[in-house]
Amino acid sequence: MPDPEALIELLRQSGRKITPQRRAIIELLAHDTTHPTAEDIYQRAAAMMPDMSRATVYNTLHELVALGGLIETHEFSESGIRYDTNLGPHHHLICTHCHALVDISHNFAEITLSLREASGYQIMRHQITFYGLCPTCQEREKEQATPANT
Amino acid sequence: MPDPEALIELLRQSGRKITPQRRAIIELLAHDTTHPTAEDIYQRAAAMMPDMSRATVYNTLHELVALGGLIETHEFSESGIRYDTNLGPHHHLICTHCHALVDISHNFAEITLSLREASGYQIMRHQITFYGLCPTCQEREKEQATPANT
DNA sequence: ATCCGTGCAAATCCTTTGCATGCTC
DNA sequence: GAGCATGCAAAGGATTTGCACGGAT
Repeated sequence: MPDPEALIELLRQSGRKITPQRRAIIELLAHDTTHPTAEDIYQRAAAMMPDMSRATVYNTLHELVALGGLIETHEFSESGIRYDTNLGPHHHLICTHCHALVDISHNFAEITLSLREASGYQIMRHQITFYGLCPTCQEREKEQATPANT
Repeated sequence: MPDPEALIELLRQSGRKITPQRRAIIELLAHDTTHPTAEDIYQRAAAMMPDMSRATVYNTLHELVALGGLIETHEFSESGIRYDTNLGPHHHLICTHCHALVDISHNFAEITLSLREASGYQIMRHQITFYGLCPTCQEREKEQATPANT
């Protein structure tokens, strides 16, 4: 949950104009930790600014990504690319059922590849994705659990 | 690079029919470690079987995924979902420039989350993605590197 | 006043679906 | 011979693009 002002400032410093639409989108992003898709953001923005357009949402998201103020993640992008406002190095925990996504900020320092394993790549960073069932989906599964001997 | 026969057998055992199209697709998959997209596979399959249809490729890929003979990965899916025939637990090393993808089979056993970090999730597995520049793209970057004092 | 950003709509890309024919079992 | 799989074409969802108007600087 970064400061919305930081993102505004990022746009301003790159010479872009600060429009009400951009403010609204940034405001939404800053208060969202669910890693929403472009469509999610559009829906919520359109609720406050009825003639918000998808093109504007996509434009703004792309600009923020280009400026490094926002990260795209393709993980479990079954309903499109998801956006992450957590810029620091962190990991993800995803529910394999409902695709809820939680940030993990644990630093696993010991993760490195040998030269051979890196096969010539110059490695910049790594990210771990944990897959599991979220509490809600665990409940759901328990209810549906039918004994083997039906 | 699994045995194509294993995948054929998987289809057979699940009561599916073994058609020339499916054989061709499986053959391609078995000899590919580049994690191709559905379109990649379609292109190559169509080269050998001119009236191969995309629907057949998508069908076959989905069946193999459902049967556990193939894994879908959404990482860097800028050009669509990529398919992975490496079924064992493994990690990925991706070139951030050209999106080449290499499998890493190092086992980082020590990676676990505390109960609190897991925030109620029942964790099943994890996968690490390393981001870096592949040797080819390192070269390309070196060539383009213009001294600051131009 | 200038020019960028917006909204709209059409276009594009990837993937899915419906249906009649053909091939595997 | 029965039924699933195929190929085709059209539909669908997400994202991109072109263009004229309007607003931020």
